[in-house]
Amino acid sequence: MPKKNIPKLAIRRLCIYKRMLSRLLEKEQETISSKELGKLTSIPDYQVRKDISFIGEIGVARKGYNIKKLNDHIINSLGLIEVWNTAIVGVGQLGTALLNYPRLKEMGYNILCAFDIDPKKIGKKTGGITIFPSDRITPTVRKNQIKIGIICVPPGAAQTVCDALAKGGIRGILNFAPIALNIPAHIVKREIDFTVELEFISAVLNLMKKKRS
Amino acid sequence: MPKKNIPKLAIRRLCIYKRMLSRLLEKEQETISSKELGKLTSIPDYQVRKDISFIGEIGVARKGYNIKKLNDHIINSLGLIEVWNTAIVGVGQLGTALLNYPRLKEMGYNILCAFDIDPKKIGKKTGGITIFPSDRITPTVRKNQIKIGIICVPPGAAQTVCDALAKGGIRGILNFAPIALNIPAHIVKREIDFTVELEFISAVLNLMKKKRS
DNA sequence: TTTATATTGTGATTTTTTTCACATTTAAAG
DNA sequence: CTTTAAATGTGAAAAAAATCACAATATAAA
Repeated sequence: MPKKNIPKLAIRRLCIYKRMLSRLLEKEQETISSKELGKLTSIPDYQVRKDISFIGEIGVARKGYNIKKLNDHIINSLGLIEVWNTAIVGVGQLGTALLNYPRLKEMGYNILCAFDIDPKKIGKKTGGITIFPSDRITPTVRKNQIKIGIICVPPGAAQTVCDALAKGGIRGILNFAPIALNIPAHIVKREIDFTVELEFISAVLNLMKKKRS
Repeated sequence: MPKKNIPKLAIRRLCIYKRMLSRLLEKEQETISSKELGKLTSIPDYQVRKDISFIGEIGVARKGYNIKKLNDHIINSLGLIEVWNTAIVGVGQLGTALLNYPRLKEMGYNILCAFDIDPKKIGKKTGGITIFPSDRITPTVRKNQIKIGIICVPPGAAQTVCDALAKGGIRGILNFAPIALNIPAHIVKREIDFTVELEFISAVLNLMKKKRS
């Protein structure tokens, strides 16, 4: 179990180390140093070591970290073995893609149901999952003990479905709608909007240019 | 022009304020306080004010910020009017969706070409854009003065196409491949991997549970 | 067995970011 | 015109995060 409170940013980086480590598992290499792992993840070596130190001593001086052991250790420490009942809200292009993405199940996200507002979609199956009407979100989430909701609806509908998920007792929300969600603090939220990231890139490029000139 | 160096995190939040402001433009409301804007973006009011202060004084005591004026001011200060020649690498499900997403052009991302390794796709058009072979990335990027590259290839190919983009003189990269890219520091990079975000949510939920018990 | 050295783990330091608190401003009311 | 109070903008304080530097350690070579 983790020593003390792990900083949020360290948790996120640990997930990134794990992503690389599971790729390395397929190679013959057995151990990796913080320097190498840092190179592969664009994170400085001391940061890698410090992050890993939050979940305990696992490295070997002069050799580095055993790849399999470190991978397992991150999975265990962060509880990534757990299986989560998951729902997808909004079966448009993105929602459909997610319903057909088999790796989600492999990663422990057990998609139990999907929701959409379009009567033509309701009752149909996508990726083996039945689509329910959006106004049934709260009872369905509660009944099926759904813990994680993935929001793929247009921005105008996002807050409403978010509230419905919250009322049903959801624990975590991954939001793809391009709008910030108002949410009780006990629900863990993550928002992904590639247009914000693109604009961030543009802004940084522009400010770099201005500074030079 | 901005007073001094704007912190990266403030830039990102300014993009998020702008996203909300442009939605508010369609409403009749004329001004907004830092408190209201903070509520809408889940960011504390003092943080909103401090972020805005990096791009100058624009608010009016007792009234707040004029929505249109603040929106324009963020756009100007961060240089978000600029048009960027853009390329999409990897015309799979995601790449295809992006090529058919008209808002990209509206936002100033002028997609000039796409690349794929699959001979069956090369020469075809998707969303009006011709698909070139991946081994032509470097010269095509250079010739067309492409500044931003969006990587949508599988993880095994991502570093190779990233290197090719860098060699062609790319300035910014948005990476959807689930792998960290090694990249010269002068190139602005952003990585989006929803599986990392899902695992982050799981990890935080687990650590919350552990702490309570 | 001893030595040399690569590598970890971590306290201490520095830097960055967030948070606070309040003086200042200004619109609106009286 | 004066008063009131809502809201900004910001310097200062606090908190968090990143960075550094090095003692401790353990492998491999001599």
